[in-house]
Amino acid sequence: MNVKKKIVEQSIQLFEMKGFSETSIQDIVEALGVTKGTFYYYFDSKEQLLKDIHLTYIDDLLKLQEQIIGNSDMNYKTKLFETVKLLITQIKVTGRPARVFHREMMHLKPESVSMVKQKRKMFRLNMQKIIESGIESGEFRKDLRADLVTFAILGMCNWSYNWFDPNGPVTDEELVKTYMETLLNGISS
Amino acid sequence: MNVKKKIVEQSIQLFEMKGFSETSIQDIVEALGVTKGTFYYYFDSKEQLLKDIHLTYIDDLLKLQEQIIGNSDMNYKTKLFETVKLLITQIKVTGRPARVFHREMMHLKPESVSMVKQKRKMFRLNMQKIIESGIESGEFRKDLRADLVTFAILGMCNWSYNWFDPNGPVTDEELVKTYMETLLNGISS
Amino acid sequence: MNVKKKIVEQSIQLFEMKGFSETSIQDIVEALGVTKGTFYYYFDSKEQLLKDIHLTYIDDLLKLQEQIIGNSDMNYKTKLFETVKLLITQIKVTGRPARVFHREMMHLKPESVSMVKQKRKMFRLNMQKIIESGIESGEFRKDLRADLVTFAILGMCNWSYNWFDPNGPVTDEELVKTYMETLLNGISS
Amino acid sequence: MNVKKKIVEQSIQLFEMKGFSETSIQDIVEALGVTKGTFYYYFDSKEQLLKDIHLTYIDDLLKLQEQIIGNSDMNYKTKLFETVKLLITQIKVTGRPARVFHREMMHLKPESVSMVKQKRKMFRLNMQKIIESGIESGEFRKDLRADLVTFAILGMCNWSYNWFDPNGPVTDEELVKTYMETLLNGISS
DNA sequence: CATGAATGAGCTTTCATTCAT
DNA sequence: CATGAATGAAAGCTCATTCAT
Repeated sequence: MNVKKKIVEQSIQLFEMKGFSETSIQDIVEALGVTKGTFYYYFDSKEQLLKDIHLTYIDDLLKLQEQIIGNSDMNYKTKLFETVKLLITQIKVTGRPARVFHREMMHLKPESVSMVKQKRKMFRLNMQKIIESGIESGEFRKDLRADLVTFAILGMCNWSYNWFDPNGPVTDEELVKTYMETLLNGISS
Repeated sequence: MNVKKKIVEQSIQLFEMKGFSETSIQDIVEALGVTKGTFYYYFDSKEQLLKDIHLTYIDDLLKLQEQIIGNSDMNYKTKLFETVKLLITQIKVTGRPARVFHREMMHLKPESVSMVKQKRKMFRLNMQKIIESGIESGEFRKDLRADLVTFAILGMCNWSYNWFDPNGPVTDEELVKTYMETLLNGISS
Repeated sequence: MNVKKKIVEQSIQLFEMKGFSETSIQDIVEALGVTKGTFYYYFDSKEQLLKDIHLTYIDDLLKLQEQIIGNSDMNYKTKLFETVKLLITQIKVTGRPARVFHREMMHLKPESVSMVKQKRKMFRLNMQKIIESGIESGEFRKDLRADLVTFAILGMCNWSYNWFDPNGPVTDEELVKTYMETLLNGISS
Repeated sequence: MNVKKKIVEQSIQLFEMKGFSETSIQDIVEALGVTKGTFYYYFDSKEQLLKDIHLTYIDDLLKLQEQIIGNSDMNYKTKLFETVKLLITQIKVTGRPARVFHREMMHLKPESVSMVKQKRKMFRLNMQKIIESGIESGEFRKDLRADLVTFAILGMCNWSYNWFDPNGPVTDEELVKTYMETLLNGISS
C-alpha cells in the first residue's frame, strides 16, 4: 500500500483515539516508521489532511446515497430504511472515520468547513426529499414536518457513533431494524 | 460576580467558539483582564476547569431529572415529554455549555472521564427506567427494547445541539412537541 | 540591565555578524543564558525585534538631525558638515546597529518596511533641505540638483559602513574632514 | 537557452526580490517547471549557485574595467568618468544581479567570500590607481587622499542601487554627468 | 489574592540535500 | 539528464505551568 494512504489511515486511527489537536505529526509518522519530512511531502498541512479525510468520507456517503435515491425499485419506506442502514453500517465498516467526521470539523479552516458543511447539507436535504416524497405518495403521515423529522432521524443515527459497538451484543442489523420500527410506528401503545 | 465564576463562564464561551485545545489560558485571562496567576489561584489546571464545567452541567441535568422522576402526578408519557423538553430547552438556556459538554469530553483525564461518564450513564438509565415503567403500565408498546429506544431518543435530542438555533424560526417548544409526536406515533401513515 | 535590553543588544551583535536569517532565536537566547520562552515573553516575533531595532535606530538619527537643523548658530555648510559627521560617527558609537540597519530591511513585514522607509525618507529630505537652503543663501553653487547631490552624499557616508573600521588607521574625524573637503571643493585641480 | 543559465537567471530574480535565505530551491525549480534533482545536477549546493552569481558579476565588471584602463586614448578624468558610468549603467543593464551582489555576500562560505572580496578589492585598487595617476598627471588636486576618495566614489555609485530606478524620471546618463560634475568641482560656490 | 517574569517541552512547518531509478 | 520520494536537522512559535514577590 502506498505511503499517503497509510498516513491517512494511521491519522484516522489516532485522531479517533486522541483527538485531532492532541495528535501530533510526530505521533503519526512515528507510528508508521517514517519521518516528518515524508508527511509534508504528501500533505501541505495537518489541516489539509483532516480536510481530505472529511471530504473522502462525505463524498463516499453521498455516492452511496445516490444509489439509494436512484433505485426506482424501492418505495420510500425502503429508501429511508436503506439510508438509516447506510449511516449505521458505516460505523461497522469505517467506524473510526465516522467518529472523526462527527467530532473534528471545527479544526478545519473556514473555507474547508463551508465546503464540508455544504455536502453534509446536501445529504440531509436528499434525506428530507425522501420523506417528502413518501408523504406525497401516502406512505408517510400527511401532517409531518419533513425538515424536523429528518433532523430527528439523523440525530438518532449519528448519535450512535457515541455508544454503538458493532462488536458488542447488538448487531448493526438489529439496531437498524429496531430504529426503523420505532420510527415508523412510534412507541405509544 | 466573583472571579472564579467569571472564569468559568468566559471559558465556556471560548471553548464553545474555538474548542478546548485551541483556547489558551492566555485567551481566557486576557478576555477577563486578569493574569495567568489569577487563573492558577482558582484552578489547578486547564483540565480541572473543564472537569468542573462538565460536572456542573451533568449535575444540574441530574437534579432536574430527579424532579421529573419524583413527581408522582405525571404519567410516564408526560415524564418522557418533560425529559425531552429538559434536554432541548437546555440549549436555549445554556446553549454554550451544552455544546462544550458534548464535544470536549475527550480532553479530560481518564479519571475525570469516568466520573463524568458514570453520571451521564445514570441520566440515561433514569430515562430508560421511564420507558420500562411506561411499558409495564401499558402506556408504551410491550415489544420495545427500552435500551435502544433510549439511545434513539437521546440521539434525537442531543444531536439538536448541532443545528438547532433557539433564535431561529423554530421555537424550542415547537421542536419538543414535534419530536414527541413523531416518537410516540411514528411516521407511518 | 533588564532582559529585554539585553536581548536587543545581543541580537544586534548576532544579526551584524551572521545576518538576520542566519541568526536563530536559539542563538540569541543561548548567548544570554535564557530560554526561548523568555524571548517570546518580550517580543511577539523575530520580525518585531528587527522592527524595534530599525525604529530605535532611525528615530535616534532623526532626533540628532533635528538638533542640527534647529541650531541657528550654524551656517549651511556647517550643518551639512555636522550631518555627515553624524552619519559617520554613528558607526563608531553604534557600529553594529548601523550595519544591521542598512542590510536587513528586507526582512521586515511590508507594513514595517513602509514605516521605516518613511522615516528614512524624512531624514533624506531634511538633508536635501539643508542643501537647498545653502544654495539660496549663496553658500553652495546655484546650478546644483539638490536631490541628486543628497543621494550622492548619503551614498558616500552610508557606504562607509561596508569598509570603515573606527579602530583602524583612519579616524572618524579624519574621514569626515576628507569627505567634506572633497565634497565641497571637488577633486579637479 | 540551456537549463543551467535559466536556473541562474531565475535565481537572481528571486534572490533580488525575496533575498537569498528566503528563496528556497523549491521556489527556483518551481518557477522553471523542473525538479530539485535537476538543480542538484547542475549545482552542488545553493551556496555554490550564489558564488557563481557573484563571480560572474565581478568578473564581468573587472573585464570592462580593464578595457577602460588599457585605453591609452583617454585621460584620467575620462577614465574616472567611464568607471562611474560603468557602475551606474550596470544597474540599467543588470539591475538585479547588482542588488544581489551588494547584499548577499554574507551567505557565501568563508572561502568563497575571500575569493569574491579579493576581486572586489582589485576593482577598487584599479580605481584608486586611476585617481593616483590623475594626481600625478596634474588632472586632480595634489592634496587628495586617493584611497578615501575612491571609497567616496564607490559609495556614491554603489549606493544608487538602493534608490535609482533606470525607468524613473532621471536617466542613467544624467545621473552619471551630475555625479561627475559634483565630484570634480565640488558643491561650494 | 494577584502579578509578571520565566521556563521547557512540544508543536507545525520548512528546506537543503540525498539517492535509487 | 532528470525525477520523485524520503530524510533529518533546525526553525519560529505556543503554551500550560511555576514561583518569588
